[in-house]
Amino acid sequence: MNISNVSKSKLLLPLIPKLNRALYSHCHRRTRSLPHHKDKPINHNPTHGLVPHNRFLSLLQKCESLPHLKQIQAQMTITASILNPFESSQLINFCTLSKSRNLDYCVKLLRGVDNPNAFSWNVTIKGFSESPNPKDAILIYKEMLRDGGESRPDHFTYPVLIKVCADLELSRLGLMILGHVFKLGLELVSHVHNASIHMFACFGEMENARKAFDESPVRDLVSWNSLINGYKKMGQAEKAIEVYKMMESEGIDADYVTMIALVSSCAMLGSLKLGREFYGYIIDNGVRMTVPLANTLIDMFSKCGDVHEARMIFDRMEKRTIVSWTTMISGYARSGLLDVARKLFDEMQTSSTKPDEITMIHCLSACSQLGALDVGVWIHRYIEKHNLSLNVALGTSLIDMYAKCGNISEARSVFHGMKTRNSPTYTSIIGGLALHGDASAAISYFNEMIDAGIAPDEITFIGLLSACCHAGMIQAGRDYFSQMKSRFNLNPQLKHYSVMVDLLGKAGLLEEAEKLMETMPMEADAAVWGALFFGCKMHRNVVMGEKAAKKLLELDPGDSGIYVLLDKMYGEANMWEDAKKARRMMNERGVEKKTPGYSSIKVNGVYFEFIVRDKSRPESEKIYDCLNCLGRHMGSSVSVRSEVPEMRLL
DNA sequence: ACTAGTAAGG
Repeated sequence: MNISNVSKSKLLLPLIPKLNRALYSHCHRRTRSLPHHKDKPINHNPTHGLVPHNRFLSLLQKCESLPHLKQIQAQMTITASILNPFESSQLINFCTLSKSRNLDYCVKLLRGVDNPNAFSWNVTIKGFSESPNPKDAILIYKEMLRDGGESRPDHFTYPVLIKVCADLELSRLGLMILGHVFKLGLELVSHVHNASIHMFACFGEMENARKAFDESPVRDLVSWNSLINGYKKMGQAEKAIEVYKMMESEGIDADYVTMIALVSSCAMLGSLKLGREFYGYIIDNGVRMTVPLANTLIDMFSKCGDVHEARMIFDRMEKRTIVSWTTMISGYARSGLLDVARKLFDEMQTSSTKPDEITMIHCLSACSQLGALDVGVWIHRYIEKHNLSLNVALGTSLIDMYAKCGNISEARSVFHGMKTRNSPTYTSIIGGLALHGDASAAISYFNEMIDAGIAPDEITFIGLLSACCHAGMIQAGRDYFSQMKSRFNLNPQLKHYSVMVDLLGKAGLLEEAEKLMETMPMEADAAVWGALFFGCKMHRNVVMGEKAAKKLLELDPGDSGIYVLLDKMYGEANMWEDAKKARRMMNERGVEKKTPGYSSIKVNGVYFEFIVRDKSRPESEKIYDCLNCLGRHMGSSVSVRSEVPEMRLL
């Protein structure tokens, strides 16, 4: 609701202090004529008045509608009990209760009664904080500061306000409110502290969250949970688990909120072992199995590769929400069990839960990862048939699915059919075009995006730069890379460096690639060194290649790809002894050759590289699919090879 | 009366 509208209608208030008083004196005159009230003034004593005051509280508890509420209000007005800030606060409190919440009327009451107490303000603020526009809570708070009279904000006010700032990521306002906390000397209140930990975590400022935690006078379960969840939210799963160990050593028992954070951290780490440990803890200690906790467990088990365990938890659930269904379905889909996912989806139709947009987004995402175009198309039809709203997020998922499953023209047509497009929408079409080697189209969509005033982000540039990389557009790549910081104020991340090193390395500009790596503000990862190594191998720079390979082996000695590539590099440079040595090293270390995540085929002398998304299917089958696909497009004879490609056209 | 919490996308 809009607060300013309410103040405009203030004249129409059913309740203004003057009116209250007029009604009061009117009733007072009449009641005074009643003999048994003669000598006793009508006041806030519950035993006096037409209706005993404490009856209002029980009436309020039974109240079910606004008209009913107004009747009680009228009674309170007649008996003058409404003039008592405590009595009126009960009325206001009722208006904010979730079941019968009417915030418009709540504000009318708040502004209409005499001297609303801090409780009245607090419950109104709380009510707005849970409304569709939580920011209105801040407006009420400002009004409280201005018109609150003797009612000052207290330790119940601030946790709610801080949470609003946290959830809306209003960092400046949040700091301002913390300033107020200090001014009023409420900084030692544990709820305020806990809310601050949560707030800093939401801003991504974990150092400050940690500071708030360390400085907290009391560390209760909520403090620990806020910190652990903060690290988890920032993707620092190890750190979350580390903090839990500390919590454990201080003798504090985890509850289901703690477990949600920890189990979800395991999902992020892909650690089935750790996930099972926490599941065991939950069972052994009788941690309350709430629906969100069960959902988190289903997600963890299916992401860590144990869909059967996930399904067992799903089956045991007494109550399932849309999240449970969606998590289970996408769990199957992600595991490549598309038929089971589809079956569960059909079963879901018979339950009371209906798939929503987010369900479809999940299913599409699974299709993108698996390259399952047919299922993706089926989902597209389903969306159209059931009139699900094709919002930006869903449209973007469709674009992504079509692009990653190889139908870029359909991706483009979905893009053009969308009413509103945001940054991810442009990012996915640009990334899709990059994947299909259409650099000029990718660049023209990028220009369109800038013209439309939509800000690109780091991921947009990954698409843009990789488009340049695939097309060998060296200068354009350099320009966009430097524009990231200078024009768009985006800091290049590891991934951007690895694309640039890939671009420069493939062009044989190995010194430039090495120089770029020296300017990196972070430690180069395996992708960056791998890109350099690949360039070195391609351009027969054995010295630099050895250096890169050494680094790569330090990072992951079990990566068979490095030995294979070393073997090839030496072989192509006619250094047969060294090639043999590389192979021997691999055998000695017991490194097993893994199925590569890519396949390549040679068409009329040109190598095409495929990123293989479905790792559960045999290599031969995937290559066969690729061949069919290419054959349809090109009608040419193809030859297959399963090794590192020389060129990257697709 | 206030504070912590589940599914996704580039």
